[in-house]
Amino acid sequence: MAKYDPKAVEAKWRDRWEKEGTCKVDLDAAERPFYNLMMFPYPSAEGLHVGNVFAFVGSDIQGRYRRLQGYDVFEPLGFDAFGMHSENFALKQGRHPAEMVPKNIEHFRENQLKRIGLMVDWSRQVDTTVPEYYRWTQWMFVTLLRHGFAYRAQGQVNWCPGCKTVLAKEQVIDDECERCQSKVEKRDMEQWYFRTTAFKDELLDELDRLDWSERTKTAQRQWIGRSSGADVTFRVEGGPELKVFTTRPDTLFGATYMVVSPEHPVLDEITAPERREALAEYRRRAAAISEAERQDEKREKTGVFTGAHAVNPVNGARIPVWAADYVLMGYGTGAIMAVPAHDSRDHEFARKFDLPIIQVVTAPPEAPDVADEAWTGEGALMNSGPFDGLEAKSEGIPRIVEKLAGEGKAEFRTLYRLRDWCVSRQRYWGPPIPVIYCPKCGTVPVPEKDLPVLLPYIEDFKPDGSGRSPLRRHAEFYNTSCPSCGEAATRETDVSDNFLCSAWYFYRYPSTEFGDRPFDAARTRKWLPVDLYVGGNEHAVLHLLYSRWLCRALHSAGLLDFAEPYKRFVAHGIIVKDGSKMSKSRGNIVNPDDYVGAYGADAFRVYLMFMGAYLEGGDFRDGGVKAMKGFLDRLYAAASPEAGPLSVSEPEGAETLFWLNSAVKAVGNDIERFSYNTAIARIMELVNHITKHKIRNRSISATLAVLISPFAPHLAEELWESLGNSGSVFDSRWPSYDEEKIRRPEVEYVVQVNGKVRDKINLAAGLTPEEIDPLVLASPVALKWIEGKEIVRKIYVPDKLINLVVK
RNA sequence: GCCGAAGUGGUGGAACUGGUAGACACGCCAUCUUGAGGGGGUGGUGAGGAAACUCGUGCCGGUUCAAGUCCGGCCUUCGGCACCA
Repeated sequence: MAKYDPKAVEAKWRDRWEKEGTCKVDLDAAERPFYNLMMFPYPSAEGLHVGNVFAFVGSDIQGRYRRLQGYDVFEPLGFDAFGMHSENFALKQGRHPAEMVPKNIEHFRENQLKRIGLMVDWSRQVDTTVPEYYRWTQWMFVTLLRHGFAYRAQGQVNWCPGCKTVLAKEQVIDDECERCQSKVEKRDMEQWYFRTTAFKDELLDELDRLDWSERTKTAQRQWIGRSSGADVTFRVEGGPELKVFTTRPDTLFGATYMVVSPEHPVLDEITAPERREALAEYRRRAAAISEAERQDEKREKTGVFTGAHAVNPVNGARIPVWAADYVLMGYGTGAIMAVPAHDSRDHEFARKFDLPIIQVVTAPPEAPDVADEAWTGEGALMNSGPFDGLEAKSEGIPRIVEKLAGEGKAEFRTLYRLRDWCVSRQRYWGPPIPVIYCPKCGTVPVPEKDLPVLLPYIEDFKPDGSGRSPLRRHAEFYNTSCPSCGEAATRETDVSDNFLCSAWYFYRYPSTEFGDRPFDAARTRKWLPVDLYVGGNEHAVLHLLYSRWLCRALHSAGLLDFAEPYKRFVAHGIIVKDGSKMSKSRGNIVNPDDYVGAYGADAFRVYLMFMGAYLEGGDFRDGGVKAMKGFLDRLYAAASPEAGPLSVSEPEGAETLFWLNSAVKAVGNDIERFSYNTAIARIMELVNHITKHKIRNRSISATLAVLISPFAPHLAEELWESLGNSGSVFDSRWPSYDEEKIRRPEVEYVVQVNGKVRDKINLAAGLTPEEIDPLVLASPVALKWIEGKEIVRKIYVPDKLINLVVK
């Protein structure tokens, strides 16, 4: 049996593709451009992760399939190598990132990525750490600054004590640093921000029209977190006004007390003299506990009465004002009206401190009493004076807010969870923020002609936790002159978050040869937005949100003529090993090199895609790759002339034509819906059929070569060549199929009696119910079940099933 | 707590608009080939039952001639949000 030797075959085609530029596309001459983008990897020193391979191969299949459909496919790849990920690893290894990163990239590309058979045009590689690239990352910063999308501000930030830098809110996961898992602390510092909130509504609303995986859109929606409600102004007796934000202004009549965050300055003004001591003590305790502890929901509610009372604007009721740490200073107005009957947190607090509970929305009879549990569902207003009987949310909210608004005591307001993007990092390995501080001119962006601001090579790049970048310790970098007045000035020493590097990399790929602009206008018009973006959902609120925002900012600055960077985004699944997540501590890491080395890239690719549904991930089993190599051997032996002569006549025989045509149809459909595992199964069926019946036919072999080519490109090329073709299989076309051949002349009918399968009979296809009836009634098995009963109904499903309903 | 997604043989997983549950594979069993090992061929493989049949897609109920698929209620797992008012 003619087995193919993956080592030799794959090396041969790797070389030939490179020599003949098979994976290149003429960007200017392309007639049907298709930009097939995959998330570029971080080139870790540990090497390529099997999850990377899974992601890339799934994307590569789309690229190769589109090409076979006649598109001019551009499939670039690069490296995201700036940032803390690289720097932290270098620190751990006692190496310098400037020395380590290029080596990692080299190894990644030459020994790993190029071995897995991606249709990547490596002449357009992007590396975020080289000056030719980060010059334009800095240009982005300056451009954003010029257009009012970047600003510097003092405020509360997330500080990672492990990485010794501030982080964006998006990089804090459950109060931990996403990089090093240290508990993040709150600090008050001056930092650079990007105005992501400038496009909060557009970023949210446009999601409804984007062709993206639903789970990615859901994550972004929740992150932006729009909630509509109203500000309502209460008056403190003998004191100032106190504004609260509420999403339930319909429940105003049920407000029985107010709560102010312990940090709220109004407390200094309103707290009764005899209560000051208790308040101070409470504030001390609140400050002492961590944010995480404070937000732990299971924690019992605490609070202290201020001695002050406020007046409910809707009915003049006099209600006490409390200070409690379940109200956060950072959201809304830092103060709330408490409606214990209809909010579970207020309810818990009211129960603890014995505050009144007044029901103002009707609850269904089976609901628990509001004395025991808050009712947060729908209902009609009650105990609400003139508003009684209105449907609470839909009618009560507008009516009550409008009435108060007339008196200047309320206004509709929408709040968002999204915060501006904190982009400065007190670290070394990143693009320096291109800003100069001049005592005379103030904050001056580095002029475009002076870019890039080169990251100097320094030996002591270790972060020191001072709140300043290590670059600050280097006078020759720090001291400079002002670009506008020429006087002595100093540089910003923080570097940008590396998510800025990755927010624009896909504009660069089609324009890598242009040294004088970040992206060429004509190229960009032709190739962007990206046609298909495949990647992991872990970037839903990081990279994917930042890059959407940057696109909008550049669009509003007139630099792009589109506002969304990706026409389609598909989130792939996650691979696990033997049912659990791969991790070093479990010792179940899969090293792609081992499998590629032993069985070849094609077998590894096909197995990864066969393991499970691409959009859901799969479970990696050790024996799988070997078994897949066996399948590829069988396919090659069945299809290649090396194993014996092939007939050159047209394929014949209804069964063979059926399997052939249905495979062509199904594989195409399955690739389009990312159902790679079933696509491969369909190819297996075809191979099983021709192997079993010893059918050897050149035309079928050619079809097989094309069908398997997106999955196993090297094998496909070898097979294609052995069939006497000269060019690449990827310059051929996806085969067509004949629907007629898929229709079978005789079909198996299921005979059901009362919905249970009782018999199966073979009948000619396309029979009418009248023709079927006598044939069904000739079935002895069916007769047995009908005997002595009356047929009350007959259901026919053409060419499939007949169900006899008997009594 | 809220919002997504998912629960199917020994295992990974199929099943498009309700219409033969378990495609395709792994594993296992039998058998042939081989001196053995490896490899390969053929057949079998959801459970119970001698069989006829019965049961079977997380659990309970419903709609329907017919439910893995639709509806209501629960349980579990994963992911997102979270004292966000």
